[in-house]
Amino acid sequence: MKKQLFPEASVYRLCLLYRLLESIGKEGVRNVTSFRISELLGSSPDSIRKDVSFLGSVRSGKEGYDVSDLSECIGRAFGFPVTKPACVVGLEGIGAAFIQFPELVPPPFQLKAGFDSSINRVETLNTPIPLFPSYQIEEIIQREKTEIALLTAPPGEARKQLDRLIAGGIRGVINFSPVFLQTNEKVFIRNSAVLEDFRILSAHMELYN
Amino acid sequence: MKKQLFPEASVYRLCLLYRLLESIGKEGVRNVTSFRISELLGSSPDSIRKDVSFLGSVRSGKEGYDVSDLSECIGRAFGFPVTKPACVVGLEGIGAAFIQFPELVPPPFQLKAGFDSSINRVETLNTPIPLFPSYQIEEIIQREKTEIALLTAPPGEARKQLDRLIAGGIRGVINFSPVFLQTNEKVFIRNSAVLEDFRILSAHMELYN
DNA sequence: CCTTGTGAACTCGTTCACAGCT
DNA sequence: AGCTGTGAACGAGTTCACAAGG
Repeated sequence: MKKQLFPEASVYRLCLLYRLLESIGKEGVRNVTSFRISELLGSSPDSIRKDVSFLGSVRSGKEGYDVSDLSECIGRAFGFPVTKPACVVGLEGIGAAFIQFPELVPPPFQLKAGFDSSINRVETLNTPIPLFPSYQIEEIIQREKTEIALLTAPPGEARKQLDRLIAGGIRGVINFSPVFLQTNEKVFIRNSAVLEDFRILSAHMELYN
Repeated sequence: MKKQLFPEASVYRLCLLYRLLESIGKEGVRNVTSFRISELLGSSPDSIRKDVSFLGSVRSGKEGYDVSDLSECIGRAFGFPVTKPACVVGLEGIGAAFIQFPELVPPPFQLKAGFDSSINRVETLNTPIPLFPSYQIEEIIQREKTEIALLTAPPGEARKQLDRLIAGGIRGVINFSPVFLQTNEKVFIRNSAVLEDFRILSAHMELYN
């Protein structure tokens, strides 16, 4: 893997910041200080300033950063302006949620297809996005030039579906299945742990009270 | 806040480990080494051993840890054996997903109610969990002794709904809304960023390729 | 003046290396 | 013999403190 330009933690915060800027931009806010950002995002102003400095020069004055310029700089650095076709693999649980509420998936990603190994589920689910049986993964994602997949298949299946995605030329995978996945192919895998949020919160409640 | 017994990062990994142990335990696996765990979870064996050491003494031998004992120790430390009533506030987007697929929410949490400020949505959504208008939050969560809420209300509303939850005596909140929430009341707030996973993955794809 | 930008100090977490169990 | 448990070394990330700029 190539040398890291942005620290991991900065990428994370800048993604949160990007969303924040979209939101306050729509409200008509033009400028925002690192201190104000820290109130809204919960990180220190120092971290925010350091993160922004990785972007290079962002328009700022004594009113703070220029909202639209900062937003553009983040977008440019991270490739957000380019829409990216996406698909969902596994239509139980959280996969079903994403395929039935495609607006959950934020721009620039666009859901193009859903896959499941149960033909019955493929045929009976009623969704705004077309569904296919899993054996068609390779074919369909090549046709749609799909770059990103949400993998929500159960543990036993996850590996097989990942291989199909790789065969079809996927570039990135968000893994919502509870097993850690890795590969030596040139594919980016992000292991998400949404469902763990519940237990992590519970652990905190137990530990500090 | 009380002194921290477990490092933040260890709590996170132990929650992942807990799920892993449930899963391999069902398959009949009795022992697991820190090295094997590291393969399945993607953290180093050293970190895993250090995490486990915070639990106190766990039964282990030259085959590694005893799966069921390790699982019990984590559960005991984090309060997992006790079922906890939960609710969803905000029935658009990810809130709708959770209320329509309550099995997404892992044990020991049990969804008891959903709330939305749109009466229309409350009346028309078809869900396995009872729905109520938001002004009843305080009343219902007191009645159901609800400890945890999933807050998915839009940014402008999130604060108001949080105040209602606090008035009703909520103990923990998972905040899925894109604004950071905090309070000086004795309530645990975990700011989740599932939807940011997409952009974080995209950023990685852009930065290192 | 109130802001950003940034080296330096510090804190937290990870990795290393090996002693101690079973 | 193979594993866990853990102080010590290391590295990443955060906070501090102050210089510089609109």
